[in-house]
Amino acid sequence: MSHLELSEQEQVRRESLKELIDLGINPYPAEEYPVTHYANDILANFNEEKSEEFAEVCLAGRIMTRRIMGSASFAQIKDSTGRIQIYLRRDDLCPEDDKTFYNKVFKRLLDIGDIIGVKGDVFKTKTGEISVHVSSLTLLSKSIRPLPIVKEKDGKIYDAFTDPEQRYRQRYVDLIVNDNAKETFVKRSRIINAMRSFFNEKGYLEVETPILQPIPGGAAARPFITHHNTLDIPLYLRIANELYLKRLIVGGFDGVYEFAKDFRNEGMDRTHNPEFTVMEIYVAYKDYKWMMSFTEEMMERVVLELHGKTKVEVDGKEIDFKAPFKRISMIDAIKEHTGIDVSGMKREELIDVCNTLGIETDESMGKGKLIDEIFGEKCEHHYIQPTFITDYPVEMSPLCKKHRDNPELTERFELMVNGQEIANAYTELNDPIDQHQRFVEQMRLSEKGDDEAMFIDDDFVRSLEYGMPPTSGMGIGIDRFVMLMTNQNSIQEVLFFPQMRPIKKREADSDEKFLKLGIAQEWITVLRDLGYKKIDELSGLNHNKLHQQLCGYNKKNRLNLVNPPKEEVAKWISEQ
RNA sequence: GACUCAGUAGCUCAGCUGGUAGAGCACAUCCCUUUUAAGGAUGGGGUCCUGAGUUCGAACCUCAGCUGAGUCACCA
Repeated sequence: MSHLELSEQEQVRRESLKELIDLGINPYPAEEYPVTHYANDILANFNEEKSEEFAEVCLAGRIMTRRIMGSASFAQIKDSTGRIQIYLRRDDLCPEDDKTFYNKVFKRLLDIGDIIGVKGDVFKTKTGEISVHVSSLTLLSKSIRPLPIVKEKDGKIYDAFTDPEQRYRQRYVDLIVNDNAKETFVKRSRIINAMRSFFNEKGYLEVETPILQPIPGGAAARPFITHHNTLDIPLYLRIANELYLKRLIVGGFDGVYEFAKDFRNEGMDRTHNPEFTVMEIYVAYKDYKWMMSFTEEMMERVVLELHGKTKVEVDGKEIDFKAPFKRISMIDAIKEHTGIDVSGMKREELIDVCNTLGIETDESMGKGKLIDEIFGEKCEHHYIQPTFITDYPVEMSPLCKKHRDNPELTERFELMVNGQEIANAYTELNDPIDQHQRFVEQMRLSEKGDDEAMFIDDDFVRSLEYGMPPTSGMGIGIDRFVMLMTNQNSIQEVLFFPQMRPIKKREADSDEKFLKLGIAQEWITVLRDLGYKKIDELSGLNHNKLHQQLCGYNKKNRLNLVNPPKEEVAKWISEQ
C-alpha cells in the first residue's frame, strides 16, 4: 500500500513503529507474557488492608485511554475481564539518567490500542480509584490503525461506535470498544453449555453428522450446492441433520444430539442468516408428549441458570418459562382466535375460510398448507408466553408420525414464544412404508411447483426398513433462542460474524501497466490516490485538467516532485 | 424482489433557501507529579459513497448505481 493512501494517524503510527524498532524495542515480541492477575479480579478483591497480596501484580491488555502529564501519567488498560487504571511515573519507569523510555516510548510512540504488559503494585488514588502503580512496562503488540474512541461516564456512553455495518463487518472493533458487546456472546455460550450439560446428565450422546450431504434432506429449503472434485459429484451443505441422527437411533443409540450449523440459500433479514445453528435431539422409546415435558424442563433449567429466575424481559414484555407451558392443538388455536372450526374441512371449504379471513391462496396450496397459513396469519403472534402448539396437518410434516387418533394430523408440536417458533418436535415416523409414500407425495408437490418440497432419501428409508424404535425428536433454533434470552431483535446481534455483502474493491492495474505508458513511478501513486486505479480510466480525460490535478496534488501534499510537462500528460492519455 | 430512510475527518455528528466544509473526541507540538467522558495552549487532517445531469455555482436539487438499516414479500 502506498504511504499516501494512509490517513495521517496511520502514517504517524507507522513512523512510531519504525522508531521503536530503531530503539531496539520489538513491537511484536514472541515470548510468553506471565500474567498473574486480571483487571476485574483486582477491582473486586483489592482493599487497603490486603495491599500486600497485591504488591506484585502482572497483567496485560490494550491501552484504551491515556492522560499524560509531565512526568506522570494515567492510562486505562482493558483485558479479557474489564478495564483498570494504571499509573506511571517517569522516575519509576526510568530510574537511571536516561528517561527515553518514558518521555519518548510511552508518551510519544505508544498509542491507544497498543497491547502492553505491566508489572507493579495495586493502590488506591486520591480520588479513590483502584489502580496499578507500574514499575515496568512491556510492549506486546503495536497497533497501527486508530480505534474509534468511546467514552463513558456514570453509565452514559459518549461517541458510541454504533454504525451496524461497521460493527458487523469489523466485529473485533465492536468487541474492543463497546464494553457490553461481549455480553450477548458470553450468554450464548452459557446457554449452549447449559443445554449440553442437561442432555449429558440424562445420558444422551453428543454426535457429529455430515455437513456435506449428497441429498439435502430433513427439511424443506433451498440448499447451497457445491462440487466434490475427486468424486465428481454435486454435494449440498446440509439444510438439516435430522435424517442422519435418526439413522443413529436405528443403529442402537438411545439418545443422540447435535449442535449443528445448517445452511439455507434463502433471504436474509432480522431473523434469517444463511448459516445458522440448530440443536436437534432424538430419544428412543419416547413420544411427543414426553418430549413436551422434556422441552419445558430443559427451557426452565436454561433460563434459570442464565438469569437466576424463570422470568425474562423481552421487548418490554415479561415472559415466564416456569414449567409446565400451555398446550393447545393447532385446530383449537384457530378456533380460539377466529371462531372457526376447520377440523374435517375439505380443501374448497378451507379456501373459502381463507378468503373470508383475507388470506391469499394459490393453486399449489394443499389442505395442510392452508391450515398452516390460517394459523400463521391469525394465531401465531398471539402466543407470547411459552405455548406448545400441537397436532399439525399431515401434509406439512412428511417426517412425522400420524396422530394416534386422527390420520389427517401428525404428532407434532412447535413451541411458540413471543410469537415466534423456538422449537419443533415430532413423534418420529418410523413406518418405512408410510415414510416412502410421504416422500413420493413430496415429489408430487415438487413437480406441482413447490420448490420447498423434500427430496427422497432412499438410504434413509432403507434404514427404517431395518426397524427404528419409536422415537421422539426435537429441534431448537439456537440463534432465535439466544435472541430471546438476550433481548436482541436481530440475528446479527447474536452472531459474531453475520453474513454481509462483500464490499466491491475496484481493482487497480499493476505498476508495469502504468510504467509502459511512460509514467514515472512516483506519479503512479499520485494517480492512484486521485482515483485513477486503472490505465483505461485515463482515456478521454482533458489533459489540462489532469495536469492541474497532478500539480495541485504535488503542491498540496508537499511531495516536491518535478511536475511533468503538459505534453507528457497528454501523451499518457492518448497512448493508453 | 418492492418500498422508505441513511452514507460529510480515524469515531460520533452539525451543515439554514444551492454561494469559501464545521464541532467534540482522536492525532501532532509545547507546558504540567494523582488525573478520570476532556488539565491548559496551539495546530494539522476532507474523493462531502460513486457517476451523470441541472446551474454562473452542488455536500445540498434530479437521475442512475454501490453499501447499510427498517418494513413488506419469501422462509413449516
